[in-house]
Amino acid sequence: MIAKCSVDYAGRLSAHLPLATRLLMVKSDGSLLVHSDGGSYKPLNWMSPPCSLTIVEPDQTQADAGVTETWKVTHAKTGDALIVSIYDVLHDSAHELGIDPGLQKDGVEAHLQKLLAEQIELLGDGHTLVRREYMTAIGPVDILARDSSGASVAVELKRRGDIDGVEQLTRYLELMNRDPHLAPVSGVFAAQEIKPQARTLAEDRGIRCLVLDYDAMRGLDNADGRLF
Amino acid sequence: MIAKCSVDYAGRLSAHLPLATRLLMVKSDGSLLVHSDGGSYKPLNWMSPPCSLTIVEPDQTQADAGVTETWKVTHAKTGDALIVSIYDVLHDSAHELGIDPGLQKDGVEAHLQKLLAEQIELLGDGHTLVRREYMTAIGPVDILARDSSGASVAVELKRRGDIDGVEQLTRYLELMNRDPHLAPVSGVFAAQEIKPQARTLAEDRGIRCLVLDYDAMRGLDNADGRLF
DNA sequence: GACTAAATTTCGGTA
DNA sequence: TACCGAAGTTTAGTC
Repeated sequence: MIAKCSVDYAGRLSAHLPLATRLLMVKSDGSLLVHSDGGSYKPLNWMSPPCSLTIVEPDQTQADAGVTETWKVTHAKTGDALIVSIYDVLHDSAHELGIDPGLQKDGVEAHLQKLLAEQIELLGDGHTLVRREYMTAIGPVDILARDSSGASVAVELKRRGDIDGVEQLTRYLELMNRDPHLAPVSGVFAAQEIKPQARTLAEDRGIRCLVLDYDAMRGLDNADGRLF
Repeated sequence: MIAKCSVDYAGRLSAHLPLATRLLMVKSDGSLLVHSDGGSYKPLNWMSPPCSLTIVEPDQTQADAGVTETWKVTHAKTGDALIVSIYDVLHDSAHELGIDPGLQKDGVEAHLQKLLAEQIELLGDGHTLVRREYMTAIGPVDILARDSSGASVAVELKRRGDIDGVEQLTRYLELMNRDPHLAPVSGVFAAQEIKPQARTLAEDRGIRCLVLDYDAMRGLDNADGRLF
């Protein structure tokens, strides 16, 4: 709905929106968004679910001021209240959208893996890629490579390098080092950020740590242009 | 606009929205919001200004898949790109809203002042309110009160108690202590949080510091019910 | 203008 | 389910 309205909010703070033309969006869960024609994605004012909307007739004072209807949106738990005084409706339409399949964020780890595979020399001079998602009996190793001497290198990739990532790589390394075709296999724990505990554990087990500069890798790859 | 669409984003991360019916909102600054019929105020996907939207004809592959038009929204500075493939338009309308007067957050300081005026005994036993916004030649003192002995107490209220708040109160106190009807006037610096530097300066000048518990004061006042 | 800290944050993960 | 931390965070205030 597009309408001339003023809005009052009382909850964690008090706020007021003077009379102006705005977009009002009522979602199927009863939540309400009040948007202006600019700014970022954040609404000027809103009420999050769970909440309920009731339409009340304006009293005489409001009616004299030009209010045609009033929406009262109250939060089910906190008692926060949003009151929309509607003066003029410029547009009104309703649609059933159905549930949304949701957002798929391929983004970070998958993208890091792709970038590192393309820039495998980040592991060290003379390194070559064997393959991504190298399958083992207990799961896929993110990247398998060879160093300049031809020895196998297993890489575990994480956005944030934590202890369990080191444990995971350790399990892979144990298994792979039992395979005569692969052994000896060394390990590299690569992440945008490596926690001190994880680094200590990794180095104690002879696993090399590699901090990746995602922005620099993206810059080299010029990933932005991929959609065009 | 309400439309069946799929959306791809490439920027700081990559993300994909499968085909579904959603609400597309284009603001006057060219920014785009993709909303589902639920969740919070955050869109499923979006592009923040400054950005520009161009409509391109779908290529043959896309057209065969049912795409009627494609929107390409690119961020002016970062190069982030959002691509909306539109399959079916269920609703389309456009409106000029004009600039918005913006949100007034009366909330915190004004609300604190009201609450403290109502709960003036927080200043100490036997305190009574003289008035809020007590005018002086150099501006209004937030709260003027009297202590149990009848002496004047000037209160400066801040959300975050910083040094300039102490300076402000000091100026008021100097002026008021020259007025024989008021003198002697003592000072109270009240805030939700008082910075150590500000506390040191205030106490050095004989100004008492008072940390206010906003939530507790609201609870006593039951402010939520005020709109009803 | 750059930087810092809060937000009616929201959102995802893990314990 | 509650708590903790990141976010394509956004936004307001300060240096």
